[in-house]
Amino acid sequence: MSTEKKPLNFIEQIIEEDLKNDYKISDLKFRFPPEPNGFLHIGHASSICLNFGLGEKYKAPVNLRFDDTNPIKEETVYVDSIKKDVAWLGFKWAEECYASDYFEQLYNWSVDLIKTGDAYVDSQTSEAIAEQKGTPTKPGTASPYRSRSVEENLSLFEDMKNGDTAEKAHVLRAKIDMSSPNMIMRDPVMYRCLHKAHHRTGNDWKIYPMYDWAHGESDFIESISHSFCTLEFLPHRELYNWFVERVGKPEDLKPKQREFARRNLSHTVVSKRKLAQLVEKNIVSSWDDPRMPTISGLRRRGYTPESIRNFADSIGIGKRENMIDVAHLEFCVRDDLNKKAPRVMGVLDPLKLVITNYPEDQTEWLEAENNPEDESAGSREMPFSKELYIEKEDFREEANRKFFRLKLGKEVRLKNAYIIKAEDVVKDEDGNILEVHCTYDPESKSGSGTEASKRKVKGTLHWVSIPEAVEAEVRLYDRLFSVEDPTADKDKDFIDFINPESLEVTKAYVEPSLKSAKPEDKVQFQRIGYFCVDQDSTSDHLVFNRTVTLRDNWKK
RNA sequence: UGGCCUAUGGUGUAACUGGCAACACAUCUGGUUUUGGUCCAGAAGAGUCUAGGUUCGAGCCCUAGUAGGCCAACCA
Repeated sequence: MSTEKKPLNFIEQIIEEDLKNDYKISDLKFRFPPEPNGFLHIGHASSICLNFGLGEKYKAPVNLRFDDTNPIKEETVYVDSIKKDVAWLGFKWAEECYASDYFEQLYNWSVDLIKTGDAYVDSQTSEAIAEQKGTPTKPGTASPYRSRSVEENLSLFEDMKNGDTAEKAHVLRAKIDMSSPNMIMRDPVMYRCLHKAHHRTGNDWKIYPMYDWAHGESDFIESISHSFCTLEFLPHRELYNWFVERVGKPEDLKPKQREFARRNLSHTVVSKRKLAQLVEKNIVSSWDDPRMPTISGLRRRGYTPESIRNFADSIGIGKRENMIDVAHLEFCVRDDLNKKAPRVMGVLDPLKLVITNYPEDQTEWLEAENNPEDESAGSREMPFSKELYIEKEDFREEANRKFFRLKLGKEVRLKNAYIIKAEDVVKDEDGNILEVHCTYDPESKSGSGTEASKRKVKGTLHWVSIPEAVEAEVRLYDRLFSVEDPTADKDKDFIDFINPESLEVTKAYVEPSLKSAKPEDKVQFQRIGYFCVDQDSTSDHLVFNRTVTLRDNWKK
C-alpha cells in the first residue's frame, strides 16, 4: 500500500515472522475479547485499535467476542455499550461471538479431559485448595481427590452439571503439576458450580468455565491465529498452550497468545474498579461524564473517533510500564478538530462594550469565515451592533506592550468586524468596570479592502452582539486529577488527588447561529477552545462542553 | 527462598536484526497570521540502568548485578 516503510511494532514483527514461516495470510484472524462487566475506556481503545488495525492491515477478519463466563458480573447493558463504542470508533467486526456460545463444546471437551486423566473433580473448600497451592517459593501439595477414578470424576462432573451438587461443593481441576514454578499450572480450576442465571444462557447451566479454560478454546473454535492480551496474562500462556494442545486435532492451526503492555494515561485512572468508585461516590455524574476516560465519556467530551484512533496509533505498542502524557491525547483532538470544527464566537465572561459613534438602532450582518483550515466550510453571517460583549480579560485600563488586547487609548480588531479604540470606562462605586466605551473606524470593516481595513493592529478579539446573543450553559472541563499518577502514593487514596477544578459551570453568550446546534456538534469558540454540544442541550437551553482549550503560548 | 517480563532524551515509541541514536508529544527561539490557534523555520535535551565479556565494531549478542512489574481469585 504505502511506499514508506513504517517501522513495525513487535506484534507486527511476530506476524511477519509467522508469515515467513508456516502461516498463510489467509490464516490470519484476530479478536477483541471484552468481558461485558463494565464500560470500555481509553485503555481498551488501544487494544481495539491494535486488533482491528491488524485486521485492516492484513485484510483479516476480527471477531468481537464477549468473554461472558461469569454470570455474577456480566450484563446485557454492557454488551450493548461495548458494541456501540467499538462501532463508534469506526470498526466492523466479522462476527459477534460469545464464549457462552461454546459452553456445550467446552463441556464435552472437559469430559474428554477427565477420560484421559487430565482433569479431576476436587471436593475441597476454596481455602483448602488455596492452602495446597503453595507459594511462589514453595511447591504445592496434591489434593486428596487428585487420584479419583475416571468413573467417579465423570459421575460427579455430571452431577455438577445438573445442579445436583451445592455451589462451592466441587470444582473441576486440570491435573497438571502441583510443583510447577508457574503457579498458574498448579492444577488450575476449570469449572465452578454457580447456580446463577446467565445473561444469554439463562438457567441452562449450573457450572461455568473459568477464563483460562474458556479463552484459548474460544480462540481455537473461532480459528483465531493470534490472541493478543495484556502482560498480566503472560504466565497464563503456558496454560493456554496446555489446554489448546489437548483439544482438536494435532494438525489444526493453534492460536498463539502474545502479550503487550496496557496503556496508562496521566492525570486519570484506567481501572474499572476505580472508575466505578468515581461514579458510586458521585465524584463524577456517570460513566459517560465528560471527565471520565471511558469511550462514552470521551465521546461526550467531544473527542472524535479519528482522534482516539490516531492517539492509539501514535503511542505505539510495547512491553514496558508506561505513563502516557494526557497532553498527547489533547494534541490528537486539537489536531483533528482544527481541521473539522467550525469557528464560532462566544463570550464566557462578558464585559459590555459600547461603540459610541455607531448608529443607535443599526444592525449589520457581517460575513464570517467558518474555518480557515477548510475552504469548503464556507461562511456565515453574524450580527454587529452598538452594544457588544467582549471577554472581561481582554480589556485592561493599562498594560504593558506584551498585552495584545484592548487597553485605554489603544486599538484592537474585532474579529470579522471593525477596528475599535477604547476611549473610556464606566465603573461602579467600588471601582469595578461596568462598561467600556470605544469608537470604531467605519472604514476598517473586515474584508472591505479599504486602506483602513488593512491596517495592522496589535490584537484581535472575539465578541458577540448583545441584542442577538444567545445565552448558553458552558461546562468547562479540566483534568480529573491534579497529579500525573493518582495511584502512585501508597499512603493516600487516589480520590484525594481529584482536581477540585475539574468542572466549572458558567453562563456564556454565543452568536445566534448556534441556536440550531445539536448534541455532539463540535465547534471552536475562537481564541478559547473546542467545545461539543452536550446531550443535555435543547434549543431553549444550549449546553456546551469544553473538549480542550486552544494551545496558548501567552505566558504572563 | 522461586519463576517470568521489562530497562533508549521529560513522556511514548524507532533504530534496515552488530555499523557511533530517529520520530512524535512536551519545552524554548524566531517568522507568518483578522484566533497569543493553525502553519513555517530553528534550538535545546539521551550516548541507550550498572559492571564485565564476545567482536574491527554493541542500544542490539553473552554473563553477573541493580531497578521496576507480574504470578499464590471457585475474577477476567
